[in-house]
Amino acid sequence: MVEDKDIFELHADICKTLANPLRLRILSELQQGECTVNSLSNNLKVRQANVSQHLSVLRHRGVVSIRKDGSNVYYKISNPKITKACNLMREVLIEYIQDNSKIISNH
Amino acid sequence: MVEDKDIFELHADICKTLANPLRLRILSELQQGECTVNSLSNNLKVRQANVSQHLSVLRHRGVVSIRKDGSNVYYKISNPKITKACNLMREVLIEYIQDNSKIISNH
DNA sequence: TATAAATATTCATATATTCGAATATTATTA
DNA sequence: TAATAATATTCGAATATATGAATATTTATA
Repeated sequence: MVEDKDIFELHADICKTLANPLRLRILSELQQGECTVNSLSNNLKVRQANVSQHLSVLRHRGVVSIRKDGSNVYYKISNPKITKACNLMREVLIEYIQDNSKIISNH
Repeated sequence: MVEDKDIFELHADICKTLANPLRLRILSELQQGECTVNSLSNNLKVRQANVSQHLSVLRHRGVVSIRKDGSNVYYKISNPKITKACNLMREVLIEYIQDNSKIISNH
Protein backbone atom coordinates (compact mmCIF):
# COMPACT_ATOMS: atom_id res chain seq x y z
CA MET A 1 0.00 0.00 0.00
CA VAL A 2 2.67 2.44 1.15
CA GLU A 3 4.60 1.82 -2.06
CA ASP A 4 1.68 2.90 -4.25
CA LYS A 5 1.54 6.35 -2.70
CA ASP A 6 3.59 9.37 -3.58
CA ILE A 7 5.44 11.41 -1.00
CA PHE A 8 2.63 13.94 -0.66
CA GLU A 9 0.06 11.26 0.02
CA LEU A 10 2.28 9.66 2.64
CA HIS A 11 2.94 13.05 4.18
CA ALA A 12 -0.81 13.74 4.24
CA ASP A 13 -1.30 10.40 5.98
CA ILE A 14 1.01 11.48 8.79
CA CYS A 15 -0.84 14.77 9.14
CA LYS A 16 -4.16 12.94 9.07
CA THR A 17 -2.90 10.77 11.88
CA LEU A 18 -2.18 13.86 13.95
CA ALA A 19 -5.41 15.58 12.94
CA ASN A 20 -7.51 14.47 15.86
CA PRO A 21 -7.76 16.15 19.28
CA LEU A 22 -7.82 12.91 21.22
CA ARG A 23 -4.80 11.49 19.41
CA LEU A 24 -2.95 14.72 20.17
CA ARG A 25 -3.90 14.43 23.84
CA ILE A 26 -2.63 10.86 23.80
CA LEU A 27 0.64 11.97 22.22
CA SER A 28 0.91 14.76 24.74
CA GLU A 29 0.66 12.18 27.55
CA LEU A 30 3.21 10.00 25.82
CA GLN A 31 5.69 12.88 25.75
CA GLN A 32 6.16 12.23 29.48
CA GLY A 33 7.18 8.67 28.67
CA GLU A 34 5.65 5.32 27.79
CA CYS A 35 2.19 4.50 29.05
CA THR A 36 -0.34 1.67 29.07
CA VAL A 37 -3.77 1.80 27.49
CA ASN A 38 -5.51 1.84 30.85
CA SER A 39 -3.37 4.64 32.25
CA LEU A 40 -4.12 6.71 29.19
CA SER A 41 -7.79 5.87 29.50
CA ASN A 42 -7.83 6.93 33.15
CA ASN A 43 -5.68 10.02 32.76
CA LEU A 44 -7.62 11.31 29.80
CA LYS A 45 -11.04 10.20 31.07
CA VAL A 46 -11.78 8.47 27.78
CA ARG A 47 -13.20 4.97 27.33
CA GLN A 48 -10.64 2.23 26.99
CA ALA A 49 -12.01 1.03 23.66
CA ASN A 50 -11.80 4.50 22.22
CA VAL A 51 -8.22 5.02 23.40
CA SER A 52 -7.34 1.63 21.98
CA GLN A 53 -8.83 2.53 18.61
CA HIS A 54 -6.78 5.69 18.41
CA LEU A 55 -3.62 3.94 19.54
CA SER A 56 -4.22 1.47 16.77
CA VAL A 57 -4.36 4.30 14.25
CA LEU A 58 -1.20 5.85 15.66
CA ARG A 59 0.59 2.52 15.63
CA HIS A 60 -0.35 1.46 12.14
CA ARG A 61 0.95 4.74 10.85
CA GLY A 62 4.22 4.35 12.73
CA VAL A 63 3.74 7.28 15.08
CA VAL A 64 3.86 5.14 18.21
CA SER A 65 5.34 1.74 18.93
CA ILE A 66 4.70 -0.78 21.67
CA ARG A 67 6.37 -2.93 24.29
CA LYS A 68 4.43 -5.78 25.82
CA ASP A 69 4.81 -6.83 29.44
CA GLY A 70 2.37 -9.47 30.56
CA SER A 71 -1.09 -8.35 29.70
CA ASN A 72 0.01 -4.74 29.67
CA VAL A 73 0.96 -2.95 26.50
CA TYR A 74 3.20 0.05 26.82
CA TYR A 75 2.97 2.65 24.09
CA LYS A 76 5.61 5.25 23.26
CA ILE A 77 6.26 7.82 20.56
CA SER A 78 8.50 6.10 18.01
CA ASN A 79 10.38 9.10 16.61
CA PRO A 80 11.29 12.19 18.66
CA LYS A 81 10.95 14.29 15.51
CA ILE A 82 7.21 13.70 15.71
CA THR A 83 7.25 15.47 19.05
CA LYS A 84 9.34 18.29 17.59
CA ALA A 85 6.99 18.72 14.66
CA CYS A 86 4.01 18.78 16.99
CA ASN A 87 5.64 21.35 19.22
CA LEU A 88 6.49 23.54 16.24
CA MET A 89 2.88 23.48 15.15
CA ARG A 90 1.90 24.32 18.68
CA GLU A 91 4.15 27.38 18.51
CA VAL A 92 2.55 28.48 15.27
CA LEU A 93 -0.81 28.07 16.94
CA ILE A 94 0.18 30.13 19.98
CA GLU A 95 1.52 32.92 17.77
CA TYR A 96 -1.66 32.80 15.74
CA ILE A 97 -3.84 33.08 18.84
CA GLN A 98 -1.71 35.94 20.20
CA ASP A 99 -1.92 37.83 16.91
CA ASN A 100 -5.66 37.32 16.85
CA SER A 101 -6.16 38.57 20.39
CA LYS A 102 -4.06 41.63 19.51
CA ILE A 103 -6.40 42.34 16.61
CA ILE A 104 -9.44 41.79 18.81
CA SER A 105 -8.14 44.00 21.63
CA ASN A 106 -7.40 46.80 19.13
CA HIS A 107 -11.14 47.14 18.47
CA MET B 1 -15.54 29.77 17.08
CA VAL B 2 -11.79 29.64 17.76
CA GLU B 3 -12.41 30.72 21.35
CA ASP B 4 -14.72 27.78 22.00
CA LYS B 5 -12.05 25.23 21.17
CA ASP B 6 -9.33 23.91 23.41
CA ILE B 7 -5.68 23.84 22.40
CA PHE B 8 -5.87 20.24 21.19
CA GLU B 9 -8.80 20.95 18.93
CA LEU B 10 -7.06 23.98 17.46
CA HIS B 11 -3.91 21.95 17.00
CA ALA B 12 -5.92 19.21 15.29
CA ASP B 13 -7.38 21.86 12.99
CA ILE B 14 -3.90 22.84 11.83
CA CYS B 15 -3.02 19.21 11.21
CA LYS B 16 -6.30 18.70 9.38
CA THR B 17 -5.42 21.63 7.19
CA LEU B 18 -2.14 19.96 6.25
CA ALA B 19 -3.72 16.52 5.91
CA ASN B 20 -4.37 16.63 2.19
CA PRO B 21 -1.92 15.73 -0.58
CA LEU B 22 -2.96 18.55 -2.84
CA ARG B 23 -2.68 21.15 -0.11
CA LEU B 24 0.80 19.85 0.66
CA ARG B 25 1.73 20.12 -3.00
CA ILE B 26 0.44 23.68 -3.00
CA LEU B 27 2.49 24.49 0.10
CA SER B 28 5.50 22.87 -1.49
CA GLU B 29 5.14 25.21 -4.48
CA LEU B 30 4.69 28.17 -2.16
CA GLN B 31 7.98 27.37 -0.44
CA GLN B 32 9.66 28.78 -3.57
CA GLY B 33 7.85 32.05 -3.01
CA GLU B 34 4.45 33.62 -3.52
CA CYS B 35 2.29 32.43 -6.39
CA THR B 36 -1.03 33.15 -8.10
CA VAL B 37 -3.94 30.74 -8.30
CA ASN B 38 -3.48 30.22 -12.01
CA SER B 39 0.24 29.53 -11.74
CA LEU B 40 -0.46 26.94 -9.09
CA SER B 41 -3.20 25.47 -11.22
CA ASN B 42 -0.87 25.23 -14.21
CA ASN B 43 2.18 24.00 -12.33
CA LEU B 44 0.28 21.34 -10.47
CA LYS B 45 -2.00 20.40 -13.36
CA VAL B 46 -5.06 20.77 -11.17
CA ARG B 47 -8.29 22.58 -12.04
CA GLN B 48 -8.40 26.20 -11.01
CA ALA B 49 -11.57 25.78 -8.96
CA ASN B 50 -10.06 22.96 -7.02
CA VAL B 51 -6.86 24.87 -6.28
CA SER B 52 -8.98 27.80 -5.22
CA GLN B 53 -10.98 25.64 -2.84
CA HIS B 54 -7.85 24.37 -1.15
CA LEU B 55 -6.29 27.82 -0.97
CA SER B 56 -9.48 28.95 0.73
CA VAL B 57 -9.07 26.22 3.34
CA LEU B 58 -5.41 27.14 3.85
CA ARG B 59 -6.25 30.81 4.15
CA HIS B 60 -9.13 30.50 6.56
CA ARG B 61 -6.94 28.48 8.87
CA GLY B 62 -4.16 31.04 8.68
CA VAL B 63 -1.62 28.84 6.92
CA VAL B 64 -1.35 31.13 3.91
CA SER B 65 -2.06 34.79 3.37
CA ILE B 66 -2.69 36.86 0.26
CA ARG B 67 -1.62 39.96 -1.59
CA LYS B 68 -3.87 41.30 -4.31
CA ASP B 69 -2.55 42.94 -7.46
CA GLY B 70 -5.20 43.79 -9.99
CA SER B 71 -7.21 40.69 -10.71
CA ASN B 72 -4.34 38.50 -9.56
CA VAL B 73 -4.14 37.13 -6.05
CA TYR B 74 -0.73 36.16 -4.76
CA TYR B 75 -0.64 33.51 -2.06
CA LYS B 76 2.23 32.90 0.35
CA ILE B 77 2.92 30.85 3.45
CA SER B 78 2.16 33.08 6.42
CA ASN B 79 4.48 31.60 9.03
CA PRO B 80 7.87 30.04 8.21
CA LYS B 81 7.41 27.66 11.14
CA ILE B 82 4.72 25.94 9.11
CA THR B 83 7.37 25.12 6.54
CA LYS B 84 9.72 23.90 9.26
CA ALA B 85 7.05 21.68 10.77
CA CYS B 86 6.23 20.27 7.35
CA ASN B 87 9.87 19.57 6.63
CA LEU B 88 10.33 17.85 9.98
CA MET B 89 7.43 15.57 9.23
CA ARG B 90 8.93 14.92 5.86
CA GLU B 91 12.15 13.81 7.56
CA VAL B 92 10.22 11.46 9.81
CA LEU B 93 8.57 10.08 6.70
CA ILE B 94 11.86 9.54 4.89
CA GLU B 95 13.35 7.78 7.89
CA TYR B 96 10.25 5.63 8.13
CA ILE B 97 10.45 4.64 4.47
CA GLN B 98 14.16 3.88 4.77
CA ASP B 99 13.60 1.70 7.83
CA ASN B 100 10.82 -0.10 6.03
CA SER B 101 12.90 -0.80 2.94
CA LYS B 102 15.66 -2.13 5.20
CA ILE B 103 13.18 -4.55 6.69
CA ILE B 104 11.90 -5.52 3.26
CA SER B 105 15.38 -6.04 1.81
CA ASN B 106 16.35 -8.22 4.79
CA HIS B 107 13.80 -10.82 3.73
C1' DT C 1 -9.21 -24.76 33.97
C1' DA C 2 -12.20 -20.99 35.42
C1' DT C 3 -12.04 -16.22 36.37
C1' DA C 4 -10.47 -11.70 36.01
C1' DA C 5 -7.77 -7.93 34.01
C1' DA C 6 -5.91 -5.62 30.04
C1' DT C 7 -6.39 -4.75 25.47
C1' DA C 8 -8.36 -5.12 20.71
C1' DT C 9 -11.98 -5.52 17.21
C1' DT C 10 -16.39 -5.12 14.86
C1' DC C 11 -20.48 -2.80 13.65
C1' DA C 12 -23.72 0.99 12.94
C1' DT C 13 -24.67 5.73 12.88
C1' DA C 14 -23.42 10.48 12.55
C1' DT C 15 -20.45 13.71 10.71
C1' DA C 16 -16.76 15.57 7.73
C1' DT C 17 -14.07 15.83 3.54
C1' DT C 18 -13.12 15.75 -1.42
C1' DC C 19 -13.90 16.50 -6.11
C1' DG C 20 -16.14 17.93 -10.46
C1' DA C 21 -19.57 20.64 -12.55
C1' DA C 22 -21.74 24.74 -12.91
C1' DT C 23 -21.93 29.39 -11.88
C1' DA C 24 -20.82 33.78 -9.61
C1' DT C 25 -17.77 37.61 -8.55
C1' DT C 26 -14.09 40.90 -9.35
C1' DA C 27 -10.96 43.49 -12.10
C1' DT C 28 -9.00 44.75 -16.57
C1' DT C 29 -9.24 46.41 -21.12
C1' DA C 30 -11.09 47.09 -25.82
C1' DT D 1 -20.26 49.24 -21.23
C1' DA D 2 -19.30 44.69 -23.18
C1' DA D 3 -16.04 41.14 -23.27
C1' DT D 4 -12.41 38.77 -21.17
C1' DA D 5 -9.29 37.05 -17.54
C1' DA D 6 -8.55 35.71 -12.82
C1' DT D 7 -10.49 33.99 -8.90
C1' DA D 8 -14.23 32.30 -5.74
C1' DT D 9 -18.46 29.89 -4.39
C1' DT D 10 -22.21 26.53 -4.28
C1' DC D 11 -24.07 22.00 -4.70
C1' DG D 12 -24.30 17.00 -4.81
C1' DA D 13 -22.33 12.41 -4.73
C1' DA D 14 -18.72 9.47 -3.15
C1' DT D 15 -15.68 8.43 0.36
C1' DA D 16 -13.49 8.72 4.89
C1' DT D 17 -13.57 9.35 9.85
C1' DA D 18 -15.15 9.21 14.84
C1' DT D 19 -17.77 7.45 18.43
C1' DG D 20 -20.39 4.26 21.53
C1' DA D 21 -21.97 -0.24 22.25
C1' DA D 22 -21.13 -4.82 22.25
C1' DT D 23 -18.00 -8.42 22.09
C1' DA D 24 -13.64 -10.87 21.30
C1' DT D 25 -8.84 -11.90 22.37
C1' DT D 26 -4.85 -12.36 25.24
C1' DT D 27 -2.47 -12.99 29.52
C1' DA D 28 -2.11 -13.78 34.45
C1' DT D 29 -3.61 -15.95 38.52
C1' DA D 30 -6.59 -18.42 41.86
